[in-house]
Amino acid sequence: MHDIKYIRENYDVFKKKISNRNNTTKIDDILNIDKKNRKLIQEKETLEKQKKDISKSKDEAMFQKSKEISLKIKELTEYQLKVKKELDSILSSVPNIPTEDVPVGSDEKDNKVIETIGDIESKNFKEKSHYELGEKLDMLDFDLATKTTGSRFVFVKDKLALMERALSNFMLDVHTLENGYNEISPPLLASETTMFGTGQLPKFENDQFEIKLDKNDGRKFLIPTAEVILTNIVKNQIVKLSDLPLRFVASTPCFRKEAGSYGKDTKGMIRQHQFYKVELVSIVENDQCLGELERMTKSATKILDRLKLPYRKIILCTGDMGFSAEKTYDIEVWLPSEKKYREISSCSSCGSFQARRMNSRYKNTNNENVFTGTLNGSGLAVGRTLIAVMENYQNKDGSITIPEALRPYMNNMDKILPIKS
RNA sequence: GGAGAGAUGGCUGAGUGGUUGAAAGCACCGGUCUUGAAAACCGGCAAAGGGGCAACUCUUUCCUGGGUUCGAAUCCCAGUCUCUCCGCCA
Repeated sequence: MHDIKYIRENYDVFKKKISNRNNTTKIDDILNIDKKNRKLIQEKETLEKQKKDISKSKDEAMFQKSKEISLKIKELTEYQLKVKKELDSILSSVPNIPTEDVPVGSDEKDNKVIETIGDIESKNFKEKSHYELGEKLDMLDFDLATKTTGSRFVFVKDKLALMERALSNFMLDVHTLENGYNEISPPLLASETTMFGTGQLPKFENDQFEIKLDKNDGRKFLIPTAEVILTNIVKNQIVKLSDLPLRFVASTPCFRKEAGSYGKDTKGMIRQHQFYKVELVSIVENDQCLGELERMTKSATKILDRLKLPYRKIILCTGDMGFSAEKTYDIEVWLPSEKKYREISSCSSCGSFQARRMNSRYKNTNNENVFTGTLNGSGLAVGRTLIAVMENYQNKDGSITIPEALRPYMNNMDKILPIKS
């Protein structure tokens, strides 16, 4: 959510910067609506002052007049609220403004590679995809998921299930013990205001799974990422300056409808309705965001370094960034079967964009309440990391060598072999 | 599912119709004292929004929305949320 004052004073700059984003909200009327809103507020307040004066004077002769004023105020207020609502609905649907160093571009083709780490090993056999490997091992079962649930779900079985769990534990250990994050095991359902806070609502409702609790309770949604629930920890709160930065990590299932991507990545477990992800969230003073983004990205890449997986870091262009982000690095891991780098983490600074939606603030050294800075990043997507390990560590016979970093988490096994039948 | 209690500033917590935006305490900020710190003492300290270059000023806000009244934190109605007890349950 943007600060209307900023927009008022910097409209041309604002408009130009928003035009670089994939923005579908019309912003042309924004200044007029704002003006109208403020004019109505003034009129209303003038009347309110009159009424207040009468009440204070206790002059019975004026009591009738006061009643009349009340009616006028009521009318004006109704109209003003309608205008305000219109203004809010526009404001809450406009994406964040990119920072200066974000490359301008329209889609993923305009993202820029920043660095490439690790050597791509050329094997003397044709590498299989993770789903071929998994099905052959009888440890990834898509058909079974179709039977019990539907498409875009998967059963992970046996040693691969163990590996999935190991990855999650390994990542959590690195982030809590080495990177200074506090582990959280959060609710997997989020309320409507929580979803609004991080920007999933109102614009992206179609991507979310809504859950009906039997009371006529408020709306609830399955979290599409732990970012939602972790960031909202500071919702409606004035955080103590001495408590910042706050750093949280959680490993949770994530649920997405992926409405926009039917037909994309239909094979395998790249794009599922449900997947595990280890998520990092930082709440910082608002001038610390960009430094924290570097720190967070390093925390995420450290996992890939330890697993010895080849990856590259890219900066997303203005058109490809998420709604709430002001700057985003994607980390892409090498997948031999596709001969491509695929996204395995996305680390974003949101500046005070989410904090304004959540009303999350801290008192700065001048004792003023200011909005916090929020950041989120995957550290890492567990399902995709599993895929990356399988494909990069596969052997000719279809077995999978276990990365050394994971062995302590997998009973010191060094290889996954087909289940004996 | 049944019964009850509650929602007031960063926090704790007074306050049942007329300058109460709201006592008190804690926290925080400034000062006195001190070599320094602590303690003690003095002073300050809610937010959001509107107008103004500014000093400043106005409006709103005691969970939300209605209602009564010239006037509501305070009275009435509806709702939301939280907590406790019982039942059910991993």
